[in-house]
Amino acid sequence: MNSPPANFNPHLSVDCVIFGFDGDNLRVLLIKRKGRNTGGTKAGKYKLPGDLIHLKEDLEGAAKRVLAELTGLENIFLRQFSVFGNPNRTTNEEDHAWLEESSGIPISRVVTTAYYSLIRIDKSKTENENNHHASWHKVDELPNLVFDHNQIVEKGLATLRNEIRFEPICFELLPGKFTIRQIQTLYEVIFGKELDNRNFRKKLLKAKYIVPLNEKQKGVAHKPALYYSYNRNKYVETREDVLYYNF
Amino acid sequence: MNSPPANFNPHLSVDCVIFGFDGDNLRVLLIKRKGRNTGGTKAGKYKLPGDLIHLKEDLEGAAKRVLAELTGLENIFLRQFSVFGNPNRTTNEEDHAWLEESSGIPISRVVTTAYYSLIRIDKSKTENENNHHASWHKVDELPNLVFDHNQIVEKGLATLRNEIRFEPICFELLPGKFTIRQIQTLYEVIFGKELDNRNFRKKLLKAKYIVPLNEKQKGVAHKPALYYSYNRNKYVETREDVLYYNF
DNA sequence: CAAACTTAGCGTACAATTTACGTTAAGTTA
DNA sequence: TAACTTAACGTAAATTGTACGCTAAGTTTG
Repeated sequence: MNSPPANFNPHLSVDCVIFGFDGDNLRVLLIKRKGRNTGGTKAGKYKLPGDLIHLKEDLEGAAKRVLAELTGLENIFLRQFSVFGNPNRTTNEEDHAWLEESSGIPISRVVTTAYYSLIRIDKSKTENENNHHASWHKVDELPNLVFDHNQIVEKGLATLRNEIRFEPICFELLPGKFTIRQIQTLYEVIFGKELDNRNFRKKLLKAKYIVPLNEKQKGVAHKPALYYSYNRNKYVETREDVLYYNF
Repeated sequence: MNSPPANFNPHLSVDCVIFGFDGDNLRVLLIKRKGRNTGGTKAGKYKLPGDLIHLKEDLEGAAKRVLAELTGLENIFLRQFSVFGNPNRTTNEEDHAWLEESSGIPISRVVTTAYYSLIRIDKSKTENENNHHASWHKVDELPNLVFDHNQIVEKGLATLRNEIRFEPICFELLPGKFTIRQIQTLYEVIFGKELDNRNFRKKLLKAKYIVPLNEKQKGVAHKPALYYSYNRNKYVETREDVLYYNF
């Protein structure tokens, strides 16, 4: 942060839709806008974490930089999903003024590359140990965001919904040890649909990379569930790519 | 084409991976590079169709413009699939020189938004009626392309392979009337795998949007196949989104 | 301390789909 | 006319999905 303006490419940015799961809701990490150097006179509106790109910086590198600055985490699940480059996307007057003020450069059209990211809410240091004014918002109760950021979240969510169906990325959102029910709840909130727990469990436990631990839940007001963990190596080994297709 | 340099944003471009199916092979439309105004001194290497973006132009609009100029077609299947923005992607000396020569502007890093497109080879006017030096190349026998264009094709192909599994986009590559065998062959070349024709047919004909015509093949040295056509409306109507997922 | 409550976790019957084939049909070519 | 080739229909077995019933193991309540 706080690099001289000349280091930035005024046409290119990255924005990150950072998803987290608090056990009940899917949430998105938003920050309160403020000026890069000044603290910002137009602070107040929420936006996605993002930044202009350094002149010699890789796009994914820029996204990683934004994530690291915000959460303190280095190895986060991160995937590019779209580009937003409509010439009018930054023409809202207030938004545009903020852009030029915070970057210190005159700016015309900004094309932003959007990434989505999955993190375990408990592991990130957001809201406690940094001063970015970051906060987690329920994905279905988002405030109005700057620019086209609501649209970006929407498309990021659609992408997540799609990709989680065939890739074991749910574990990126869950703690290292988890119960079957936690996975099911996660799927239910992402799909917006209740699933039968008996059939869900049956389907899930066929996967050999979800390994039972010797530990149970404690202090819950019902039969305690067994904890499981995800074994990435076993996933890669046992992965059989059968060719599904449908008309 | 031939617009003054100042109309272009020197940081942004689009590139199109245009797929076509000739009945036996999946092919990609490539053009021989030449200078924008001069005819080009460094012509010779193949590249994807693409261009810098006009200052006030939408990304998708730019892709459509490139496609229209090349093929003469307006309503083509077109889908954004990735951005390539590595700062080194245009640093190859020869490539970079061509870029600056053909655009007439000094250029540092170009971020390109990649689209893939599906067209019916017979319908496009390429190779015959234009002077773009465009030609169809088998997707598995591509020459070395400029910049990172081989990589772009690779990712575009991976995207097609993935998306064709659950969306009826194969019809974009086939003529208006087609046989079941043609669809199967298309799937086989895209997946790189032979499929059982009896089971393929069974699965396919469950879809009510593939409607039989009253016409058969003629002049083939075997039992002539019935022609079918694709009914987009019926697809939309009968589309039931069951929630598939897998671990 | 027993009954009520809640979620975990196993099982079962039936339906639907996939997989692996056999077989006949309808043309052209030799 | 026989051989050849792909179209098109069919069938049996295996696998997977769907819709449930039921018991287990804790905590909370009265």
